[in-house]
Amino acid sequence: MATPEQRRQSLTDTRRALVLDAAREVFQQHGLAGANMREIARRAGYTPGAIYSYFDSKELIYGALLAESLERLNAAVDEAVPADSTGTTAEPAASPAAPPTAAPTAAPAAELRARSRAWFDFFTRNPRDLDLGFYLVQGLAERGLTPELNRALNQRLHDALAPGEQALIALGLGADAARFEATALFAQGVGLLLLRHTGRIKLFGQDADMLFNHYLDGLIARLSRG
Amino acid sequence: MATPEQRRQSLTDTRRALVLDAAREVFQQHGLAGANMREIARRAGYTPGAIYSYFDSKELIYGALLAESLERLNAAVDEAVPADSTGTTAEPAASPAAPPTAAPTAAPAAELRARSRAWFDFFTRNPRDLDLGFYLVQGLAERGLTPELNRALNQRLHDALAPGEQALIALGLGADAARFEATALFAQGVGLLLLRHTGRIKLFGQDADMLFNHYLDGLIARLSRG
Amino acid sequence: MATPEQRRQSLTDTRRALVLDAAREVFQQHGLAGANMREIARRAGYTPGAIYSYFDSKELIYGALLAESLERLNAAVDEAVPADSTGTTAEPAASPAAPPTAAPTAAPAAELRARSRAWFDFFTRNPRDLDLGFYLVQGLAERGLTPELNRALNQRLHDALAPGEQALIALGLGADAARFEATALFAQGVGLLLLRHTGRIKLFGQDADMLFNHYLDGLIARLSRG
Amino acid sequence: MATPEQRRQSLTDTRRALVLDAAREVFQQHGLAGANMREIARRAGYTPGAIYSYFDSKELIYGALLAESLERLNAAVDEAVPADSTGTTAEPAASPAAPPTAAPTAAPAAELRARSRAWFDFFTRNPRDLDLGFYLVQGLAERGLTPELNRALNQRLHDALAPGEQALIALGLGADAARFEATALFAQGVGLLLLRHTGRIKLFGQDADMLFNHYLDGLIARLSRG
DNA sequence: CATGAATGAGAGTTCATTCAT
DNA sequence: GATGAATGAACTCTCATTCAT
Repeated sequence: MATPEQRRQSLTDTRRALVLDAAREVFQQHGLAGANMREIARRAGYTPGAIYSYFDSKELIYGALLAESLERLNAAVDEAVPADSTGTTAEPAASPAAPPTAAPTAAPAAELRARSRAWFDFFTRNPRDLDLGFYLVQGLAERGLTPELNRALNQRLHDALAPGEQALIALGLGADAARFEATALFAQGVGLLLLRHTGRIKLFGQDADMLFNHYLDGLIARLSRG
Repeated sequence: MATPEQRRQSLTDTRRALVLDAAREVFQQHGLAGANMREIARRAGYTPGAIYSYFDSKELIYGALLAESLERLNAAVDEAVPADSTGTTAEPAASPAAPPTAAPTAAPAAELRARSRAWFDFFTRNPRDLDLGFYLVQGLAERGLTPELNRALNQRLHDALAPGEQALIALGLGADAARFEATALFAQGVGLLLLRHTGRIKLFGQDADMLFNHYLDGLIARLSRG
Repeated sequence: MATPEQRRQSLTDTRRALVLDAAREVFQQHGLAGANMREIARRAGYTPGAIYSYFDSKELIYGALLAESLERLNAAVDEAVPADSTGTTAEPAASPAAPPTAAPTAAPAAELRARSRAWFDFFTRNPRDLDLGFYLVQGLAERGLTPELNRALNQRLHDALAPGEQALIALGLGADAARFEATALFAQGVGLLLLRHTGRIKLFGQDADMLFNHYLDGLIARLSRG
Repeated sequence: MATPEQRRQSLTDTRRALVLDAAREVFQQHGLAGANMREIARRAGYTPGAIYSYFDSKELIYGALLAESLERLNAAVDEAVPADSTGTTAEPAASPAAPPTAAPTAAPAAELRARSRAWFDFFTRNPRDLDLGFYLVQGLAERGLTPELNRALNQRLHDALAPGEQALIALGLGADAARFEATALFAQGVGLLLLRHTGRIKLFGQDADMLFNHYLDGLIARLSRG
């Protein structure tokens, strides 16, 4: 049974999500520079003033957008299942209530591969989320976001990389070494994503996916050797 | 002997450089979004209109800023000399006419290390140049910059990485493989620079320099082995 | 009964008209070159930005001004009734819903005279509308106005001259000849209006009204003769 | 023998003419709105500041342009020779020293036709001079031009129409009637030129030249009849 | 005379945000 | 909560004109 208070809150949440959806659309179509409150409001079916019932400023919208982006990123990583896994069927995507992390883990190498490709592919499919993740936060951290929100966002980014780190440990690395390699791997991916996103990778006639796979292969080979 | 015409031109160049200096300062303090013509003018000791004697638009200022940044990047790479080089003394920085590339090349591995650290350190010292190099150009290429200028800028970025690529060839790689590894190395560096620049690397308790060195060590070890 | 929506719309229309009034005043006092958005806003009791809620650009304001001017021109022509008409009293100006064209037509000659003097007098009373009608449109057609709006405006100018053309037909001319004479008459009127508006007519010690009447007399005499 | 003073004056006049030429070009290409001092200076081979040695303001340049336009107009009218004139060959245009007005006058009707078509055709060939003549002066008379200059300009416009007026007298009209008809004729021409210049004449599917000729024919017929 | 850098005022336009309704 | 008109400050850019050289 929902109290009137709860019902009201849920309604507010729904509308807030509506605004966020609109903001995401606008942002995806027009980019950071081209997005503006009027357009976000229009797309959400609201007037400009109404937006401020849900978000105190434009920057907080972007903060929320980023938070939500990180949730989707984590979902993508959580749902990632090794391709060459055993007979365990993939969990249906429709049941996010049952966290995939509870599933029996695949071979560590396949696990590392799958989890890493998950975030890499997520940003490949959603380049605007890359913008959000890296461009926006710099400026926001200074003025727009509260320290708590900033910390929470960082935590969720960290979460998205944790499964890969766990797999590295399962592959025999110590905690520090695993953290070290996970960071290096993340840097490699981020660099490749950026080079592709900015069109710079064409300059070198290379393919970001291939390079990322190659890095993964090398890493796994190194670990199984040593 | 300078003709009056030359004297005038030199004066103009100086003032243009003044504007560019101001623009760089503003950009460094306020970032891309916060920079504006009034502020650039104020900082340069001009009224807003005066700026347009030197640059036809705001975007062209950024284009010039980027061009100049790439020149400094190339200079840094060109001047890079292997630390563990033989007795050859470093060329004085004041003689850019004698390109360091003419000097007897050090051991390829040291050469690769020096050239790579050169651009990595350049961006470490000048993080805003990283912004310029990767973020800015996207928007500029669409409207503000001429295709020729865009191409020239890309070329200069490419130039900065060429010495490293040459060293990879000297280490025994074929042209294609060298290009492949050079790109991967660049991606690694860019990723690390970005993670540091956005403060994300603290999240993992890692040090960008150490990670970059480690990547280089691994690369060199791999090449000398295979 | 007005719905809230209608009430709001009516309010918006009123305010839009307010801006248009202000624009007309500014334009009348300062002419085309001297008019600017800040002054229009000031005169309308708004801040500059507010104007853009009602008109997307300065040129569209002028377009609206012109459209409205042409409506007033047409109203003036429609209301024109032959002075030496029969006992039918002039319709009250307040009933534009009952178009005067439905009224029993006077003698064609009187009709021609009345309709022609109507537009001539309109521009005599409103010389700035002459500027709008002839000078402004050139520049607007190039950039500011949409082709459709331009066409609509032309149509309304044409409408204002149609009654005179009809009277010419009633006077015995064929369609082509009527069009020809209507154009010549319009040119005569426009020329006189301009000579007066620019003060050039004083140069010749002549009176524009007298000349226009004389032209009309000559035309009618010619037609009744032939 | 020219005194140094005269030589200097002549040099100044030459350079002044150079500026005026440049201004005319710019004005013809870009119109009133698009013309600016920098461009005029550039085209004259000067820097902006230098222009002010010859003209105290931009508006005075336009005043001079208008004066010069009126001279060309008068020259065109003076050189006009009846097409159906007797055996007298047309004076070579290259000898402006021998004023065509000294030539034996043709039949008055042909004279009227030739002189009238002269100014009509002049503005047909030089539509920008029409702009100058009618648009510019309004604003200039208020602020930019001295009353003396304004009076002189008016006189020259008057001069251009005088031959036509004389022909009307030769056709039997009294001084007042001639002045009356000359003004009406000028109004007709001006109206047609404007309708053509603004593209409005297309609206009526008419041809300005044909209408002007028709008016002339009618006028002459009327005079020879009465 | 000529330079050309610089001014200073102003142009049109945009937009996050506020607030009376 | 929602409206949407309005603010106010900012934006980039233009240009006639001035003046030290």
